[in-house]
Amino acid sequence: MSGLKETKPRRVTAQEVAQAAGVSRAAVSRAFTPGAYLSEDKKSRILEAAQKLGYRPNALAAGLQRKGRSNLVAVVTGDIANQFDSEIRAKLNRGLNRIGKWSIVLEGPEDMSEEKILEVLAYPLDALILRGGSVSESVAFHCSQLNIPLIVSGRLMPGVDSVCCDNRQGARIAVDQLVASGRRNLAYVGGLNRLYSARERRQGFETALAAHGLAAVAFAKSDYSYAQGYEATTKLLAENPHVDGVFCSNDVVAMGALAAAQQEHGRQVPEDLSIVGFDDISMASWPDFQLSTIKNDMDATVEHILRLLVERLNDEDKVGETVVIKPEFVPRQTH
Amino acid sequence: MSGLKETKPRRVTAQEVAQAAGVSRAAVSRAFTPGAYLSEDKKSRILEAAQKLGYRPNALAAGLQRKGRSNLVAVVTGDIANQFDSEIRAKLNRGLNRIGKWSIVLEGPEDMSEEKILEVLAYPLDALILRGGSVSESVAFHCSQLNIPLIVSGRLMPGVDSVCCDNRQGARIAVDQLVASGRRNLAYVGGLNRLYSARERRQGFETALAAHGLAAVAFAKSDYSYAQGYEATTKLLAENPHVDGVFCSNDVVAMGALAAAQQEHGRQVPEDLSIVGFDDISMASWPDFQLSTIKNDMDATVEHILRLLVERLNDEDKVGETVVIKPEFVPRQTH
DNA sequence: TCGATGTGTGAACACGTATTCACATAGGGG
DNA sequence: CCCCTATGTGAATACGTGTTCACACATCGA
Repeated sequence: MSGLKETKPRRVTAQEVAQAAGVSRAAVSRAFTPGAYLSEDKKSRILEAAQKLGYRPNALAAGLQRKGRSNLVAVVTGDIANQFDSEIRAKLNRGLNRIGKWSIVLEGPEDMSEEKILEVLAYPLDALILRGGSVSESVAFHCSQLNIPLIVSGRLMPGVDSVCCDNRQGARIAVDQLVASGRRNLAYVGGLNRLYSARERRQGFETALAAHGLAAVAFAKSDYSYAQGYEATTKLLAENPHVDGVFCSNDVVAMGALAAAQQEHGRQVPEDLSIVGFDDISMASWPDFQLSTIKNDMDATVEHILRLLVERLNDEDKVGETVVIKPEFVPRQTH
Repeated sequence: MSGLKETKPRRVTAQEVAQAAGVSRAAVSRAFTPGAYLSEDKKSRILEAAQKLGYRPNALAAGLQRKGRSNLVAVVTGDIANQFDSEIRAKLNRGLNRIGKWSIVLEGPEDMSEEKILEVLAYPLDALILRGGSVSESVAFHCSQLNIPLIVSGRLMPGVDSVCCDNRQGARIAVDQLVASGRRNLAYVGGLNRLYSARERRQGFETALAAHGLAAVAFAKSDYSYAQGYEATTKLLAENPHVDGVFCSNDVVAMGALAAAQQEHGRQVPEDLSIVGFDDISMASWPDFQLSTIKNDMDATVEHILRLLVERLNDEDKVGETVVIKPEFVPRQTH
């Protein structure tokens, strides 16, 4: 009978704090703005009232201001199955937090249609970071239309801030290492063809082989996963028993290849067969694997992404910069 | 000389679309609101103009409305070193996207001071999800003060929506399995004591042993990482050579233990020594490990978290619910 | 004393949207 | 013709904040 329908309890607002402290609403705002004119006693009185009421400035409303920033950054990345993506995303996340940004994480790829990416552009993001290379160019178009800075990593996009490992040189280093120790019958276990990195590494592999006057014995495909690395290598070695060196498109595939070579074919690694991966994820150094690999420097990549982001926020009209990360060989027990 | 200082280009606004289409600003808003009164031709004219100008409703401004939601959910989780946290966070992320929410990811713990968590409460979040159990109760207090729904997983919090595996029963199942196959000299390699799950698993281990009239031979500590699992087990077996079964606080630790047992002590697993992990992360089924473990059902956990979230958003005053996930034994090659 | 400078303060506005309100128009039944 | 309902529509408002504007007041140098 009595009107029980109550309104949803709202968040405490600056107006209420002002009322409680007996000051104007503007004063409350100033109390939370460093460097604003406000007498010391009034400020402490306001902060005390805010504390008591549990007030906290609403970041959404603040982000709506003329020169306000939302401090939100969307990070689009690949699947968890790819340990490298997972590790670098975590590092990037911490870095963003360190500079006062919050990351909205979109990870796919199966559920990550391009449409889903465009949906997140409804938020006035400080930036969109594309990690990994399977998304189309139209995302870049919509970003520029909405004045949302775009930073790409894992591939190069002309005119756009990009940070990317030199995949071809990485492949060349791997081939040089393999050839230098006498391997002549080399095979490649690749990744998904739609991925920029997988394509580049394959091309670098072929080019480097040709420079030595060699040709690849075989190519196998995978999806950058352990399971398919295992399966592909099992088949590869069955059909090409004379292969003495395998270059894998990433570390997880290389781990699958290692297990397949040892367990399915009884091969001795590295005496009998060399295996080289790509990325140098943290698991590569585990005693189980001791994987020789090409280091794809995550810390340097994250560092440069953050630098480009900060510089872009300071200068909207800066010309797009491209950063190439140099890969290097990490010798362990599989070569 | 000529005033070159241009204003920062803004995002296209509904006002500009209205002007371009020759309608009122309200009409533009209605064009993007399903079920609002708007003639068909006017709607299509507006959508066309919006398309041309690259307009997209600003989610921040929309979230500021009286009954609006930000559709932002903060997810606080543990370190990447913990594969389980990493995998379940990814699944949770996809689930949230599926129901139209965006996740702001905070992952620690080293950089993840409690203060940092409180900072993100500046946003009017639809909910805060705490995954993993190292954060204090004061976060819950601030959430309730700000009317931000809280969902906890990985630990139980009275009166708060919680989803958690029955860690003690999981440990009991592991002990029962080990004892049933004749193991009598059991040891435990634990995790960080500040983690709820690690404490519960240890207590479950002791209780279950006592129920069999046994006592633990030894306890070793780790930080839930592979490296410390390896190191702790190396030392453990050196000091207690008669140990014939090791229960590990999680799978990554168990993998470290497995490598240590085989490589440092030449033990045959499982003939000579049984090893049981906890969580059943995806790597546990890799041929390298074939780890026998206790399944900590991620899909069920995520499912329940999402359900609790939806129900909470529909009914602010619903009483806090607790969901306990049943663990089960997954036999593989290490026991 | 006067003007200039520096400090403190509240009123007002802008940000971009969804929604309410008031009003128009049209159509149908009496 | 009039009343009533259904359907469109624009003006106005609320959302919560940071910041500008105008003004008051005190201090200081001349």
